[in-house]
Amino acid sequence: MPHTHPLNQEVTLSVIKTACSNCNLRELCLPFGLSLEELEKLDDLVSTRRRIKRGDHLYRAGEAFDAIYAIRSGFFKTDVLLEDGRDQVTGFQMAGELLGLDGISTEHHTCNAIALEDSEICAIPFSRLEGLSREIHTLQHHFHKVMSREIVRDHGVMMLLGTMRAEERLAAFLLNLSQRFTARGFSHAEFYLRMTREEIGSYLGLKLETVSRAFSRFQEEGHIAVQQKHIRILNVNGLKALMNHRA
Amino acid sequence: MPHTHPLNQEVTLSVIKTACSNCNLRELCLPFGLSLEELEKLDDLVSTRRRIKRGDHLYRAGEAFDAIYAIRSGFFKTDVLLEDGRDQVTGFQMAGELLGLDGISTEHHTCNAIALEDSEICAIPFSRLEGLSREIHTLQHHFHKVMSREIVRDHGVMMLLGTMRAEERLAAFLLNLSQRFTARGFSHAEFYLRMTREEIGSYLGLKLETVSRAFSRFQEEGHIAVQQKHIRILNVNGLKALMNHRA
DNA sequence: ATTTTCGGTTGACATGGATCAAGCGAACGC
DNA sequence: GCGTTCGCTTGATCCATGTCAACCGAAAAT
Repeated sequence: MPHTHPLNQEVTLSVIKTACSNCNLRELCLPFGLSLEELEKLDDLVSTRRRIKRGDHLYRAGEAFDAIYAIRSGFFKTDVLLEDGRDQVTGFQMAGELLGLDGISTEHHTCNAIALEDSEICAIPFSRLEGLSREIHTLQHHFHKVMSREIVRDHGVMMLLGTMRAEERLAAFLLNLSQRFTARGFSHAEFYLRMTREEIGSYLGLKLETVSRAFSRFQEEGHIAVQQKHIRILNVNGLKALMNHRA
Repeated sequence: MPHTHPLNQEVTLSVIKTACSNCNLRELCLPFGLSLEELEKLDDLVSTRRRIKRGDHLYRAGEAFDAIYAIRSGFFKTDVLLEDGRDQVTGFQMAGELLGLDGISTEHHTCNAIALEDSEICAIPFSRLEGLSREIHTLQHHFHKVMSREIVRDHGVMMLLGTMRAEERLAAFLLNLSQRFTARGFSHAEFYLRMTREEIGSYLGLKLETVSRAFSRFQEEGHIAVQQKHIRILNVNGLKALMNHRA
């Protein structure tokens, strides 16, 4: 039962042979630290790449879980929907990051993963990953680190939501994006936001108007230049100072 | 009340031989689903139990990580301290739950774990756990589920902090505690809070005054009876209704 | 037993961010 | 190319929660 997915259109869903061993994200992604020989075993496992168009779901809350996904290119958000209609964005994910870890617990996905731009993902059948990580110690350990890192990241968001004010949250958000873009070889000072003000607000526990106002304020004060989704960071230290503003 | 705790240890840190195989928490804890034979192997690994007195740290942020901890009895909080002095409680943990998963990522603990009452923990050397879980498929899978569950839990807290108002947060908190006490065989309707209003507030992103007022309000409306740390839930459905109050 | 400290409650007031509302430019469908 | 929609900005006002302060009882210290 390698990979049965309910979607039927071959337009949005094309399957391509891919290989971790020549993926330039391998040092950011699951293959980190593996030997060539080990990489080849991982290649067997990560055999399907899929394209997800902007706006499409990679998976939905409630669906059966059988694979985790590595983002090969593109940009995603995950969100959780409450019965009463409220929802919250729980994260934004970019190339090299893993999606779907939340599904291991109940064997069902607990959130929706939606592409914010046309993207490509590698599907990693989870039980085969467990099998391989029983064989390859390095892979096992790295996978544990990735899961743990997700927990630490979540604690950071809790911190942000629990103790920071609007401008601090947004400053932290921008600095975090900047740092992740840098790690992927992009400019640390200039990038396009893939998400709307409303999605940023949802993630940060703020309303879109508040996000917009904070952007404007940052611009007035010369910390950044904003034009719609185009962001230039003019004063990193200014933003950092904003973050640690209060005692 | 079913809950009594041993108050008079003369040593804060004593080491006792223990065994998962006759621990009554085994179905809530790491041993879940293991055969007798497998349990014995786990026993070899989980060889040290430690007492932690109320107020003492199990570990501190920054310390080297080499083990995770299962709570055998007692109650803990974890908190994160920011450079500027702000801190936030990131969780409350009770018997059968694991502490320290955040440390795997960087090999250093990223938060403080503090006992809220005299407690006993089992130390589980992490590299040996990885070793054993390469051998025992069931253990490996269960451990992955536990980590994933932690991620899901954190998403729930993010939801709470990002979208809920004060009374909704507190209602969710009480229902969550009640449910976890129930799972451990205690009353679902009556329990003692181990933490202060300030700690609850920190966890829920509220000030202690707001927590106190919400408790009073719940009492006025007949949902609960509060007297200091003693809580009785009089109307579970009332609390549930409070949680889904807004669209 | 007395004093001190700590945690909790309650009231009065302040404020950051939500809400409501209007308008505008960019992107998109036709 | 034109109209519609969507995302964004900005202003005015409101309100939930924070802040400040007083007080109280329980527990701890002396």
